[in-house]
This record gives sequence, structure tokens and C-alpha cells, in this order.
Amino acid sequence: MVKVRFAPSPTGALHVGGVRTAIYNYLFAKNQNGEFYLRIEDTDPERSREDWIKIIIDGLSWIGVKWDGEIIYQSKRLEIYREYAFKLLKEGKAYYCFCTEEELERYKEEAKILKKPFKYPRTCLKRSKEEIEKLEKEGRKKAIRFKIPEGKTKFFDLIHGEIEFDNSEIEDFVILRPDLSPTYQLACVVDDHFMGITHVIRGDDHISNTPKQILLYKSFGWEIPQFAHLPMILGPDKKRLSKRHGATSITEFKEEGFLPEALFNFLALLGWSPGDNREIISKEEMIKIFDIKKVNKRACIFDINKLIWMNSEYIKNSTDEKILNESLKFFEKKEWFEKERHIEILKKIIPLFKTRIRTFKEFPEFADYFFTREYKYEKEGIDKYFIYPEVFEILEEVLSEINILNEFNKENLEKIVREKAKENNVKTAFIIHPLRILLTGKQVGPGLFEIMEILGKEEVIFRIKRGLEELRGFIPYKTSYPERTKF
RNA sequence: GGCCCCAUCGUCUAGCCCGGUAAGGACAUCGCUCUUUCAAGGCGAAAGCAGGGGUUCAAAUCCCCUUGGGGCCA
Repeated sequence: MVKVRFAPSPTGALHVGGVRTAIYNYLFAKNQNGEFYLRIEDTDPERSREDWIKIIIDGLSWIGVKWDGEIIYQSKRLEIYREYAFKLLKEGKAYYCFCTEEELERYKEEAKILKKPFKYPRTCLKRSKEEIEKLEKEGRKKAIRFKIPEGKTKFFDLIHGEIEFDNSEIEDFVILRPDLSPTYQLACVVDDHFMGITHVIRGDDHISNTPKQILLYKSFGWEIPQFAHLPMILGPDKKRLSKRHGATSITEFKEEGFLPEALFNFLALLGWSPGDNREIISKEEMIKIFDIKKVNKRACIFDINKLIWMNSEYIKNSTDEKILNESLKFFEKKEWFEKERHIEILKKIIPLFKTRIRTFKEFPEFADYFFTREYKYEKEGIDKYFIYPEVFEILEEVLSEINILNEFNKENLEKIVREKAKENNVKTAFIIHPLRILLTGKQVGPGLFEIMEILGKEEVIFRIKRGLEELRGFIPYKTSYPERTKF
């Protein structure tokens, strides 16, 4: 059975690159009716933190990548790594290294001066028995290094095809540090073996680790898994994606009001395409058609624009209930929002904003005026629509018509406005735009008459009156006009 | 610096394995349309095979080099 794993180290936020790796592992496993495991690589206690582990778990759960079985923590398996490091030592496939950091530093310096690539010069492999005993007696700290055998190491990568390394390029890397903690290579190989991992799917940046690990598998006499190295995700400047590129961690996308399904969809298509021209594909469908061999080789740039578009597609196709649930938490962050009092209004306006919002975070920003009178008039809007004195007269007329309106609905409201426009020989827009400013403070938004109907007669009258009073003193082309006062 | 990986519109990509396409789609951009505005929708435009050599009747596709980008050693 196919078994794969996602193995993040909890040393920072769960970023989109990691998430995509998890998604591909997950899709591959489910497509093959296999299992997907989560392994936390927390062997570095100083850098690993509980909070980061929680973020990984929450992030994966949020986006809908479910792991099988228990989470494996490397910090609980330190004994095992030691055991296998010593096994190699006993078998002569690894050796003690007494070199101090200073010595290693010096080797590096020398290599730099000679313009040669640094490789551990096997100082400790060449030491005599007496020398070693002496160093032991001195109590010198010692690491265990893996002895790289001669020859070449090649493997077939599911995405890149055949990749070959000359073993002479690889240094005798450390597998166990002086403090008995394992290095990445050792822990990874030991765990992958005992977890029965059949396919190692991870980022491109691990390609050069792969020959080292294969050599380790061979030394242990273990079966070598298949490898698939995913291309990296870069920022718009083609540099490795980092915080300066804006939102990169999954937590941020959640907070920015993205739907997990949309992010999942977007990330899955960043580097993989089903081949036809489909873009909006559900997780279930992807599981059916995912093919690791069709994953691209080339690094790709994370383009937030397309994600935003995709999110808006998912919003448009969501039920009103779903939109309500998702947007509620963003409304609740606004001090003007009172759930009990406002939830009915929120329900009513969802259809009006469904095609207008691209993220849920935008919703309360765009629709504040339905819940509070304390919106601000957009300056440009006033400059644009209130420079004609007639505006005030016509709006007064509209106001008095509304006052005597019995059935306050959008049809009747529209009739009033259109008639007034005709009577005054102006375009309907001449009334609609300033009215929108008065009622919403904004220049753009849903249909005005729908807004009015939901606002209700009393509120509409109040807002028009208030607005006219405030703006009446406004003189065309003068740069100062009344600041919005608070109510 | 050494080694490794990669290269189709600005971006994500289809086509490449198995040579013959008007190089297709999507995002973004720009027009037009609808319209009270903004969106959404509809229609349309602009935009690409990194460069150079081969191989071949024929190359985005196969081979080599250069250039560029990325990764690891750190």
C-alpha cells in the first residue's frame, strides 16, 4: 500500500509551499488508496515550539488535508535514531568525529581561499587508534559521521526523471551530533523506513539531500522509497517566498477571509494541471484525477490575484448560509456590529454582495452602512455629485415623495426617482449618485433601490435629511466642507 | 565557487514523452456590451515558445552550447 507523509519542522508558520506539499502528498495517497501521515520534525528543541505545532495542525485541518493515524513526533523517537547511528558506527559505516567547530571553521576558510568547495576532509577517519583513544580520554566532544562510499548514486525521480550524483561530491555528513541528537538525514531515513513510507514527496530543495539519504538506506540494507521532488513556489520577484511578499502563511489567508476550498484548489493547481482546461475543481474530483507524474518541473510564482479570483468564484457558488457563517466572524470584529440585532439584515444583504466581495474580509468594509450611521462620505463623491445647486432641490422633492410613500419597496422608489428626473429634465443618474452618497457614503455598491428597501423608510428619510442639512452649506469647488460628525 | 534542478503570454498553465497546432485555456490588463454606480454576466483585443547551433522534408517538441533563474553545500 502507498504510504506518504508530510514532515514539517515546527520552526515557523505553515506557509503555502508547505501546504502545497501536504496537498500533493494527500492527493497522491488518496488517489492510490493509500495513507497519508503527519510527522512533526521537532528534533531541535530550541527552535521548535508548541505553538508552531498547533499552527500546523490547525492549518492542515482548516484546509481539509486529513492525515491517517497518529501524529509522529520525532522528539519522542530520539533513542531510535541513536541506536541506528551506533549501528552504523559498529559496522564501520560511520565514524567518530572529534573535530571542533573552530577546526571545521578553519577547513571552510581554507576551502574558500583555495576556491574549492568545502567538504569535510575526513580528518577523523584518518586518525590512528592511539590518537582516538587520547581524544576520548580528553573528553573531547564527538559526533558521528557517515562514511560516504565510492561510486555514483542515482535515483529515478517521479517528477524529474533520472538524477545522478557522484559520491565524491558528497561529504561525510554528520548523522549524530555530539549532544546525541540526530541530524535531519538520519531521522528522516529512519522514520521513513519504520513508517513504511513508499513515496517521499517533498520540495525541490531536498534534491541534494536525496543521494545522502539513499546511501543511508543502502547502508542499513533497507528498501529505498520512490522520490518525487516538487518545484518551489517563489514570490513575484522570483525569490523564495517570504514574509516580505505579503501573506504567505496559511493562518494569514484564513484571517484575510479566504475559503479553505479556494486555497486548496488554487494551491493544487500551482504546479499541476489535470490537462483539460478546468480550473475550479473540488477536492474529491482532484483525488480521482491527480497524477504526480503530471506535476510541473518548473518553479512557479505565487500570484495572489488568481487566488483572489478563485476565492470570488467559490463565494459566488456558495449558499447564502455558508456565506453567512463565513462572514460572521469578520462582522463580529467590527465595533458597530451587534449579532442579535443585525443578523437579519446581514442575511438580507448577502445576495446583494455575493458577486461583489472577493474575500469575506471585504464584506463588512463594503457594507458597513447597513449597520451603522457612522459612515464617512467619500470626498471624491461629494466633489463629483454635489457641485450643482439643483441637486439639493431635487433631493428635497424626492424626500417629500418618499415621506408620503405608503408601500416602501424598491419598485416604488425607483418610480419616484425616475419621475423626478424626468420632471426636472435630468438624467436619473443625476439623482441616484448623490442619493447613494447620502445613504451609504460610498460611490459604489449594490443597486440603490435595493439598498433603500433594506434600510427602511424611516432610516432612508433620516439619512437624506441629515445629509442635505450637512452638505447644504457646501459651496461648489470650495475645498472645505463639513466633516462628518458622529451620531 | 562546486554540484544539482529548471526554462511556452506579465502570472498559472495545455501542447513536449510519441516532431506536422492558426501555439489552446485561465488570472491580470485593455476595449465593447448590459447598466443608476461598482461588481457579476456576455463578446472581443493585446500578449508567449530565452538565444544560438545542430538532427530532420518538417522542431515549442529531439540533441548540444550559451544565457537566465532557482536550490543545496551555508
